[in-house]
Amino acid sequence: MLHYSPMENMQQRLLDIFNMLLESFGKRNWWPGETELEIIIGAVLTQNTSWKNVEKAIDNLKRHNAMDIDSLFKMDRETLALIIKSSGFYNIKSIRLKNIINVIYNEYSSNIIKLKNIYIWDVRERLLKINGIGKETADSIILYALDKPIFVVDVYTKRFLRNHRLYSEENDYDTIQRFFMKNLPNDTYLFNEFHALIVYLGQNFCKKVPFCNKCPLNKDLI
DNA sequence: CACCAGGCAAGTA
DNA sequence: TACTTGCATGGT
Repeated sequence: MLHYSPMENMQQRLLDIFNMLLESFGKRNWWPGETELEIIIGAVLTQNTSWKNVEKAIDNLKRHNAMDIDSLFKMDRETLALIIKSSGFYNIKSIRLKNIINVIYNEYSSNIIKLKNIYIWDVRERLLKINGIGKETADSIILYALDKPIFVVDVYTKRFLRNHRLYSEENDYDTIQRFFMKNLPNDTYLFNEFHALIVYLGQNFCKKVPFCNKCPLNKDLI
């Protein structure tokens, strides 16, 4: 039976862990991507896929001069699918990219800045109505492309909470997101860096076993 | 060879 | 609501 940290200490505890991770690993400079559109496309292509494969697909889009809304809007879905082939699930992902591109083209005049001007929870609601955009993808877009303060929850986040006895990973997505956002300052930079550090921790430590002796947070573990 | 990766939606009970 | 399955390439 796991036991979790007392909630009255949670705010300081999370900040301490964040500072420890930042000091150990340094800034992660997320999201890798030159433009808002590139971040949005990367968020869709990386669904259950390693980032390495996504990078190849993004490079391929650039080689085809297709890294812009109008080109992607006009392109056949089948053509788009072949260009992003290396990212896997390329048929369904070509549909998903088309879906969000169509919304940006038709509702926001191909102008992603207009999305930035919408209230954070309203733009989240709109993104979640798009077939192929779930909570993690929507929140990644909002945080990393639209530069708005929202906490992204993924499988690494849940393992992190479990490994450090902070909160039950059995809670649903929105509940875990609220846990972070209630216990941290509402700061875009903090949410950006924290999520990236949690992913870095998960990808480089504690892969198979929950606790390895190389983990910089070991002194924080029970 | 098996297994996994920065998820999501649709189908089933 | 809770659980299962399809989607698919590329690295280890």
